[in-house]
Amino acid sequence: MAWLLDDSRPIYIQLASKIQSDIISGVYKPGDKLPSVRDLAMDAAVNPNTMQKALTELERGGLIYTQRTSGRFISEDLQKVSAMKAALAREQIHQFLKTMLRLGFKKSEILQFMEETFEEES
Amino acid sequence: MAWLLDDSRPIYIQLASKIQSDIISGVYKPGDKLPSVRDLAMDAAVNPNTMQKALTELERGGLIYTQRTSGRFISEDLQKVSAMKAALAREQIHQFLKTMLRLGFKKSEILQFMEETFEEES
DNA sequence: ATTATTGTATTATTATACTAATACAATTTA
DNA sequence: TAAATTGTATTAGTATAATAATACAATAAT
Repeated sequence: MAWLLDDSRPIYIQLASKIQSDIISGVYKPGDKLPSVRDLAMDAAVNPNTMQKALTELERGGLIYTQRTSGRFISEDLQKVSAMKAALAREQIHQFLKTMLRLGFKKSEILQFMEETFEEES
Repeated sequence: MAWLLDDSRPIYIQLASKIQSDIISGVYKPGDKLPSVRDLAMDAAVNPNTMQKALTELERGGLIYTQRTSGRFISEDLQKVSAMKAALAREQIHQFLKTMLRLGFKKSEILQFMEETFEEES
């Protein structure tokens, strides 16, 4: 899948977010070896240092771990992956609701709006 | 309401977004005069130049207009305000769904998750 | 008429993000 | 054993965001 970078946020944050999504959605499986920093950087068309920063950032969450000279690997901990997925979903919903309520929508309106959007796209 | 600034995005973007929300949610009414750049800056605890940049940014959307020496005012165009509200809502929903789908959730799961969240908080 | 208020412009400084080129250390691979 | 691969570190340069201190022009208010 494309990297789809924009200038709204730091590149390394977007890179980390993209890889994180790929882990959570199963593009990368537990135990898989990630491509090297250089390969990922080439694929995303960014400087290796920027990709390095993204991976360091991502590693803080524990979804990947590093073996100094053989590469980076996806955590084998299935529960960790699913827990991260749930946590990100909660965060997304929270932020979405917060913004919509700030704009003056009521909960019932938000739910109705969501259902309408689903009907339109199905 | 507090300004609640963080360092995730440029300050001037957050300021513009906050004022925009206040216009859309009715904190500022059509025709109202906004506080001066200096007063807003003091209230938000930012440099006047930063607030100036935020207001210039916000003005591009047409929700406010400037009268060179008397101040800035909220547009009297009610339709413009409601159209902006709807546009922002669509954008929020779009981004939310996009992220959730990228994480691997199905539409039915998202809707269920939303409804559960509503029940928890009511 | 004078003063105050308003948006705007100018210039400088600092911090951060990002790019870039390169080198190093440790292990894996051939 | 020798070469390749890997993550990591170092140093430098550029662009943007934000702060800061002023100044200016035009109008409103007194």
